[in-house]
Amino acid sequence: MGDEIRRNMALFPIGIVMKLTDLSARQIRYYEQHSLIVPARTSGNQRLFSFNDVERLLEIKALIEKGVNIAGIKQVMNPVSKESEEATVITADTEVKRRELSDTQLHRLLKQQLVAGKRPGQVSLIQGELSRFFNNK
DNA sequence: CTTCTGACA
DNA sequence: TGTCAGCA
Repeated sequence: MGDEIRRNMALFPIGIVMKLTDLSARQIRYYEQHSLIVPARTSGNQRLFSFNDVERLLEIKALIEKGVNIAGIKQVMNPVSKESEEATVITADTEVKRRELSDTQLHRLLKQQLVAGKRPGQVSLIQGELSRFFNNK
């Protein structure tokens, strides 16, 4: 179970998550207000999302598209566990590493996330964003 | 330039 | 939900 840390490791800002999930910043923040997600914060109060957060957002999006409202989603989805909530807390140390994690390490992480058992349908959603990491620098 | 919070023609 | 303001 040492894979959990990677999924709960917060590394992307809301801008990336918007592209990843096709949700507006407004929606993402709104869902956070309703505790559907609990992204970590940087020292500058900026939100930092983990793979788990993105996955939750995709689930939320799927439910929204099915016509489910916030109240309904809260019932269907289990609340954020304390473990992942604690795990996503950003420390000054991990925050620095996030910036040094741009290239090879990030590529490996993303690759691992993709191959680490996931439905082929959902993977395609982040495919476009992945190309950004592989082409960009 | 990007993100954050609050507010509503 | 969108969108704009005024900060950081």
